[in-house]
Amino acid sequence: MPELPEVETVKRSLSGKLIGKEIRDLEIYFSGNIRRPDPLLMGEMIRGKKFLGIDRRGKYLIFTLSEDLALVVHLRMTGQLLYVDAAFPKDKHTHLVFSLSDGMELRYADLRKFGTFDLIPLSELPQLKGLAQLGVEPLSGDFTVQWLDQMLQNKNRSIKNVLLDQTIIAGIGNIYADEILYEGGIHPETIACNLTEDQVRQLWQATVKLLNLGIEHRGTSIRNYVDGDGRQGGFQELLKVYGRRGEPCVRCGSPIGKTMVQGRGTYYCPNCQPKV
DNA sequence: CGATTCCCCTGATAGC
DNA sequence: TGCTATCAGGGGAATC
Repeated sequence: MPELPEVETVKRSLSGKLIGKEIRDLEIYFSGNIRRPDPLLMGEMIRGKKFLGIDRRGKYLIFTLSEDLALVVHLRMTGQLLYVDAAFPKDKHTHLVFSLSDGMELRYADLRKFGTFDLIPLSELPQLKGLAQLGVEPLSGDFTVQWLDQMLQNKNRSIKNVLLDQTIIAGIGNIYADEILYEGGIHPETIACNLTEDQVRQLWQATVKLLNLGIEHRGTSIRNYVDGDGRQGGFQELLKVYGRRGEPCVRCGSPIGKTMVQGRGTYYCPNCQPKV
């Protein structure tokens, strides 16, 4: 599922192709992903607009368009944005097709239909629900050991829960959370405020390392994730715990365990990530 | 404050 | 063969 490294990869794969292009038309095959405006008005509103820029914030993609518009996209579980030739056969789950001035198409496909589109005035961007509540960008200078330590002090819930909370740190999902905690040698159910100073430093390092590594490998294609060119990522080859229940830990050989945290399947090594 | 449950949705898989 | 149950989960809302 697209988390920060995957969304960043989509952004990078699309930016060179979309910027400067004009949207000539929009075809809607399924409108359920469009939150704003009314899907009936979306085509009219977006036609003739030009892509000026693409940014990522947490797991959101923000397309800046001409005439002070912003298109905010969240891929959720299975959303895909593809830049393809108009002649390329359409996937069964293609819901939106933006025809571009270069004869290509930007297509949105989403097997589970959870993704969201918001086309809004640029001025409303800072108030957009979800986006506005996002916490710190973990790959920015704001994400420091000091900040992390301070933030965790009053968190009386599991550390995995905190990592998944988008209003605290933006962009970490289930896969990277498990990999980060494994890398840091921290049990996912450890109460956040009980982490030692040493563990906080480990956690901070692991977070930065794993997210960067994920981007380097162009994301994790564990289900249907692909980038804007339809290319799969490579990070799934490097996962050490996620999806590996029962397999030997690469560090110590103990079988990887699985439990539930916050309703999410949670993988960890019971030996390398001891419960405190 | 935090934990839990439900909901949105479809496909893969297991059990009968 | 084909049916049904279960699981996967990001995020928001409702409930305890």
